[in-house]
Amino acid sequence: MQKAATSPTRPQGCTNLKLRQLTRVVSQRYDAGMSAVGLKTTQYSLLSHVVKLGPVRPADLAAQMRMDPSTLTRNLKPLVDAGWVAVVPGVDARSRLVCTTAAGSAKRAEAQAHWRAAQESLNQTLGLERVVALHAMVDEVLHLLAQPPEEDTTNTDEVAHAN
Amino acid sequence: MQKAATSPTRPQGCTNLKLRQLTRVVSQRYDAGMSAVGLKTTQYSLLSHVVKLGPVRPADLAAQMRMDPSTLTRNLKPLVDAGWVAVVPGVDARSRLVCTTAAGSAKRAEAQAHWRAAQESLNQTLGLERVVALHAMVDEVLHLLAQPPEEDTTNTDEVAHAN
DNA sequence: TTAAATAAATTGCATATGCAACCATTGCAG
DNA sequence: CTGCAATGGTTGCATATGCAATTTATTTAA
Repeated sequence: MQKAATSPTRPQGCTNLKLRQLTRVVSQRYDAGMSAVGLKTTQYSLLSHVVKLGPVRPADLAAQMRMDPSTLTRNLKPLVDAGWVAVVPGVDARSRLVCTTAAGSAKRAEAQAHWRAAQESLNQTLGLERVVALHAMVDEVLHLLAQPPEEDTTNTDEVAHAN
Repeated sequence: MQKAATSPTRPQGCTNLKLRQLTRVVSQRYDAGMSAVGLKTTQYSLLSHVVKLGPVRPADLAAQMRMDPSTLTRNLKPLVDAGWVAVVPGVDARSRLVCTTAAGSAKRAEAQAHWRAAQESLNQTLGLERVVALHAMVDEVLHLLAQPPEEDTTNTDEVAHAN
């Protein structure tokens, strides 16, 4: 037992793998909580963003969520099919606007309680301080890895479907 | 500007969303690096695990990688099709064993350099200390969220396709 | 005003991901 | 030996994800 457990100077293992594993585990927890309202957490996040960002162009929405536009197009489909979100013609004939329906707002409100419960549950398991530290770390890294999407001075912190 | 930038007592925003966003961004970086050898980082990780864990039962492999067995089955398919991995009959008639082929080992060796480069690049961008801290945080949380898969005292740290 | 460049979004292709249901086998009780 | 429970893995279904190529529309240059 000669290898001390002190933090190494060089990272051990693959950063990408670690993150994927963590995301899988965490997503499962959230999804378990949200299943009661028939929403994946990914869908809840997207729906929340649409609610918050009002009628918004797909490209902007995708940028805010840091996902590929093509991914956004497809991820919207289940929400549109369910009648929670509508994609209407935009100013241009080529551009569109994504907005919520009444049913969508209602669904989001209903789901929010479950999201909050999942979040609280995770906070409980991990401890608040650790979660706060994790968030800080993630935010920092995200900031370093990309210029924040359009630095929109209006409501940067409102968007992450506030808790 | 009255809201100080001190760390809040309660986490702001959705832990799951943050992690997914980070994972997407990081995966893209790794994938960009690995594309030169025609491997996704997910595939590299899987191939590496198969190399390291020798002939291994699918369920055990899935547990090690913290992924669903059904996901493993399907993620193996591209590697099998490419001839890098073989799934052979196990002791049981129902169970199997996953192992690498010669081509698989070669491919993994070839890919390793690219993986390393991607990792180094990320370290550069984020700074070593931050990456080390991130790893520590992720490991801690993973540990808290699940009993580590089979606490295999033999080679716990060898497995994460050592850098 | 007509052709070329540019912009916005979507589709084709391939993979990743997990739950629930299923099939095949084996182990065990009677 | 028969039948049922447990084990091990895979398929059905649905979604998530992104790159490259495509389609449609606008803008700009000639």
